[in-house]
Amino acid sequence: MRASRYLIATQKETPADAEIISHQLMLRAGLIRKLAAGLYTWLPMGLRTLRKVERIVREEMERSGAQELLMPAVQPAELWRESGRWDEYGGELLRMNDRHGREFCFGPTHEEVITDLIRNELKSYKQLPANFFQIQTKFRDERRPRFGVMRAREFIMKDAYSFHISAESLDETYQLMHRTYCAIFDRLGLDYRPVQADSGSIGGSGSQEFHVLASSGEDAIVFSTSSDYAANIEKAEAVAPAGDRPAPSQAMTEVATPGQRTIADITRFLKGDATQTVKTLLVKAEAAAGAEEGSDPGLVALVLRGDHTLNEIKAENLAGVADPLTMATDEEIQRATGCEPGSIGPVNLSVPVIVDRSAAHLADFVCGANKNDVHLTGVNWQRDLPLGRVEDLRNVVEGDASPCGQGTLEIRRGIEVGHIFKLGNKYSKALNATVLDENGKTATMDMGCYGIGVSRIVAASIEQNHDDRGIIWPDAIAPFRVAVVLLNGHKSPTVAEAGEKLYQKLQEAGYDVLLDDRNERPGVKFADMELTGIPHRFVVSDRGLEAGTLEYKGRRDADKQDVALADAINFLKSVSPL
RNA sequence: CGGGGUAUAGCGCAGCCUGGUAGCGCGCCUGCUUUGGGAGCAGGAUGUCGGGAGUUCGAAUCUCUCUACCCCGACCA
Repeated sequence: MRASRYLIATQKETPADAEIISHQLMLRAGLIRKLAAGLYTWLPMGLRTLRKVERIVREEMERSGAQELLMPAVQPAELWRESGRWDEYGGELLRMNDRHGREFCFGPTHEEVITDLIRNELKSYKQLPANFFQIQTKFRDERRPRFGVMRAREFIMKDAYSFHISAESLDETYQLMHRTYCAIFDRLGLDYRPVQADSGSIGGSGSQEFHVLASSGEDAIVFSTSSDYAANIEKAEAVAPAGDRPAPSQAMTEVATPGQRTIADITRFLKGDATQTVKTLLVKAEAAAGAEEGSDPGLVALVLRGDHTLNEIKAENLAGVADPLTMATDEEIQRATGCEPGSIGPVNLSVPVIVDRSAAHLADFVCGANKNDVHLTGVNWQRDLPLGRVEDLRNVVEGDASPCGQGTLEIRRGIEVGHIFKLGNKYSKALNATVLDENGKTATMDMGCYGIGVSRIVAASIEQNHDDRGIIWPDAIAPFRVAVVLLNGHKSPTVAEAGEKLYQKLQEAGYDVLLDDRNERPGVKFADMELTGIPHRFVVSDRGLEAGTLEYKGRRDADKQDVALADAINFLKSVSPL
């Protein structure tokens, strides 16, 4: 490609609305342009990288035996009604009507469509297992699109769906996909970790996310210091403190705490430690089975140690707690406890109480007295109040014991770029996707699904590979592998000719080459090649040609080096093998 | 969806408080010079000042309203 005929849409200044480095650099390097919130055009330079990511994903999926197909982005409402998700999915599902008023949605995912296809196409267990994938545009009407293509509303996803006659077969393919994802992210040159993920209301025995480690990541990832345990913080189990609960040593005492409402207030006021306090959160209870529509299911109290935070995923997964988690309003709290939030405590509380494992381990703790501006000190479980249901309710914190039994936990940030999931029969059952088994009996298939955020990977890679001059692409996904920069090419026929020859020969050798033949000053060209992240650069100049050399510099190199003109191809092959 | 903010040339911004018909830097176009790290000089083009309504002799500026976008909190590739 000749730079003089190519859209190099670089910008000197950082657009005001870009928050994180990858978003800023994608705009500055001319990879993307925004059309509207969460909607982006991929410019030629950006699209080249996106296509290279796609190609790697496609190659590895095919190597695993999966078959590529392509499903429509627009899907009929009836299918979504059949699975029950038309009503469940919520505002993220972009819905629309055609000219006849028929309802459709723009697909955020394709379980319904693939299951509908497969129930018609596959009839026998002999055709299983089978795995189908596509690389396609998805639409999710995000509440808050952010960070450019990192959290866009329209984005490119590789989604795959596997079908099985047994749980064992599903397990095999699930493990195969795990290995395939590792191969993909290895080839992409990403620093990533597979982590255990919440399997949520869908259930099933396995769900793992693949996270690219980056400080700008929106997810918190938990690691053990001395094993390979890793989990999304949503999922990471907070284990009970070791040993028995200490014996009571204080009498339970009421103290006046005027105006002291938060844990921080109380700790300061009583000159105590937040770890010796307890906070009580009131949330909506789960509607009982068969309860009248619209009847008030009441509240549940969640008790946590003062310095801990509630893990909402864990809480809403508990029986008896409303899903999604809903905090009680001030009026409901007033009605249930007779006091305002800030003075609630578990002693003599009229609603069911669920206690976190760490809170259950406390002795002589401080809590609200269910009277405004009054707290209790020296409170002890069993002696002063019953210790009923104990559950894991909190987010783990750095330094907690690892649930794997080895080491302690540390927390880092991650960008979710992949997710593999054992679906079981949720969709196959709802859509009646069956085959005949070896006994000639109808069997509902088991399913797995496996996603990769292709467009998100482009941004994630930049988060991990950049410096103050711009992007540093790994060879595998660089828009161009090598740049040939001509100095004064328009004035010096020698330079123009030598550059042209090198350009041809590099292409014949199989490299993606950008020939910078623009009539620009050297500084402009160098800055553009660095900003756009091209990993290898040759400079052709009169000065070098007189000595029979080119100058080479790798994007990460500190220094340039001279390479004999005749050796250029072999030299490049040695630093960047094809 | 709740809270906060912004909207002026392709990009980054000033002007608004105190009303008088729009400016700076970068970019873009022309010419000359320059050519190893985002050039210099000279000339030039580009704005329904987000939309609508109102106040006023007069609105980018004041008022109301709508819209879009951004940031902070509950969801996901």
